[in-house]
Amino acid sequence: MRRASGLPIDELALAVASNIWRAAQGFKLKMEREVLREHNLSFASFSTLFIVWIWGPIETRDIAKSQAVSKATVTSLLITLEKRGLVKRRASKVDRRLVIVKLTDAGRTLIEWLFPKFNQGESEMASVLTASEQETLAHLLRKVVAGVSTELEGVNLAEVTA
Amino acid sequence: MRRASGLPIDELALAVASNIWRAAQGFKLKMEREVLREHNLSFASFSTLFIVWIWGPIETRDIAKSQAVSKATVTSLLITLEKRGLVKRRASKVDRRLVIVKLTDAGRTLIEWLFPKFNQGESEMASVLTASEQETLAHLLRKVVAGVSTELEGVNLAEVTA
DNA sequence: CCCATAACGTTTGATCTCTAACGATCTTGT
DNA sequence: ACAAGATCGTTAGAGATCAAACGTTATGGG
Repeated sequence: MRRASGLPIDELALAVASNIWRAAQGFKLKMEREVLREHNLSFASFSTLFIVWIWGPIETRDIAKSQAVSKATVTSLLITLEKRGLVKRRASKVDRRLVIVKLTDAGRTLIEWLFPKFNQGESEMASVLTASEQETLAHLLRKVVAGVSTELEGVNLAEVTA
Repeated sequence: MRRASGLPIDELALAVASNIWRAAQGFKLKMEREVLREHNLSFASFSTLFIVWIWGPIETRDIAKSQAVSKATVTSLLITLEKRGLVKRRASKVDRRLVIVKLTDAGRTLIEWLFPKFNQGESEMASVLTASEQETLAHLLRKVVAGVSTELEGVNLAEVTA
């Protein structure tokens, strides 16, 4: 590590970043293995299904924004979910560029069955911390998220400097 | 959200989990756009290069463990990196099942150039928190990581219950 | 010595993910 | 009214990712 040129390294920031990444990967793997695998569902598919469940009929672009992924990714996920009969898409009548996404009955049944188990997994992960520590962690992470959240396909203000 | 059956939902754990995920995705995107893109390097490729840099000649399986990804993923990443002349692989002579990975000169030059810029990005991300908050965040995340870390391809002890 | 078992890295096939380019549709300035 | 520009979802192409199956190489028990 200290081969890293003569420049001073922000080791604390490095620790923060790498632990955020490790925690996220560990969480994803835990959920895919303990909850999602038996239903042949990926983490991304589950997340999409969850969003459509919570936000009712929703446009593709809003799914993308809420998940911070590209519209192309959402299209791909929706194709997969639609093939499995969990969601359905239809063109909006007021603006024919838009695609409206809804759950099918099968999709609703699945997410209602799955979500409590998923939340149980989240609960297990968090249970290594006290409630107070969990509050603190969520609070600190929210600040980090606010800092790194950029519009995925919009122009980043920092780039207009040139 | 509260359509979620009658069962009690652990909303605090949900907040912790979703903010971990959001922070990780935001961090990855920030780094890919602000640091890695101009060198045509993905986050995963950079991480692999970094590991090989820090840990000197290293076996494929140890790269996989240190990154918490499957061996198959590492193989794929190494093929990409080798095509670009950044790493080289050779079979071990003491155990011919093993593959030893080293940086090429080009790989070393690149990572030594890139890492300070990467760390600068990490530093920016963390700068929304005080040093003390960063310590706290890293500490709490380490506890979470310890809880969710499972051997990627080993038998999970929790599964041997049956 | 063997044969069974285990461990390694790779391949295969599927899904997820991105950027870039595209066609269709809507909005706006003149 | 209409051309120019913006926005929408999709497609194309490349890479990342996993589980499962495989071939190769070590290791251990009889």
